Amino acid sequence: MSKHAKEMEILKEHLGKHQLKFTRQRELILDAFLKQEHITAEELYHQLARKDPHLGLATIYRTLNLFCEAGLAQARHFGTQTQYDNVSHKGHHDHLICTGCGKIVEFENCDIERLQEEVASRNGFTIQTHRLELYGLCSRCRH
Amino acid sequence: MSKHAKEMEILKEHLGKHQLKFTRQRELILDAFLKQEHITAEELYHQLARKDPHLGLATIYRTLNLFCEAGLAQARHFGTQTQYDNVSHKGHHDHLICTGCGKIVEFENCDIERLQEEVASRNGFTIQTHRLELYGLCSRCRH
DNA sequence: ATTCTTTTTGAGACGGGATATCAATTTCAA
DNA sequence: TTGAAATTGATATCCCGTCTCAAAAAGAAT
Repeated sequence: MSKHAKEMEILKEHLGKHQLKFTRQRELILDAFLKQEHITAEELYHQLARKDPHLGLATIYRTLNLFCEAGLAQARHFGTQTQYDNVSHKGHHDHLICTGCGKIVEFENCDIERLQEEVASRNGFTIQTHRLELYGLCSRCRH
Repeated sequence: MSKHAKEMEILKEHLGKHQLKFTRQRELILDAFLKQEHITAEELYHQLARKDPHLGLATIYRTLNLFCEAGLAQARHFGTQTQYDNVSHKGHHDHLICTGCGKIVEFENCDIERLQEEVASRNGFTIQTHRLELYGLCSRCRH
């Protein structure tokens, strides 16, 4: 029994609703993906190459996009690359992004999260996830 | 005299500090860029092609990145493309997005903005702008 | 279990956006 | 005016992500 039983269930439910099939690859990729907080398709590809050298890169991309549709992942575009965030991961973190050099600093702030909840409930929403990116200049680029 | 004198001054100051030169192209591109709220390099390229058919696409990219370093622009990655936002153009709001029906509610929250400033300065950043999106289910979709 | 339809996969081709290259040109301080 | 340093433009190149399509796998029906 996988330790990602809950997420696997979510995936299966999504597959069922859309006439999609549960495959060995999808199971494998989900298992590996859930061990990360966030990862790129390329990184995941190399990680999995050890377990299954024939897993195609295109399949990784397709599957990660599937996870996004199922609500298990969230795509984030950083410069040229795309990061896929593990939505179920507890310590959700946000990003400070330097518009000068592209440097990225991760942070967490409970107060902000709490205020987000307030805003959401005031509007009748139940938050599943969020994205917060602060754009500006880091100390080096400002000078 | 250009009506973008203030921004032109910011650019010149940045150029001076970095041993860069003030060129006809940079002036032309800044003028065109500031007329927009946000634009892609490609769009700007086509706009300017009328005024100066020999302006190269590479120059547009280089110059927009320069503007980012000067704090005049801000790059945002949307899917495959990069949008360059005109930082001097204010009027910011955040979004609550329903993952069920796609409904979008705009909101503003000063407390959150204040906390963002705190986080940024703690990391040596000067915020130009930000993006905050809350994803969840609206009251109707939850049932 | 076997058959049959539908979906998925893998390998590589492909496409678009952005950057790198480099000789010719321009800027600007001396 | 001159010359060193930066910039430009045209294009080659890179890289990420998607598309293509024949072969394989899933899973429903029998």
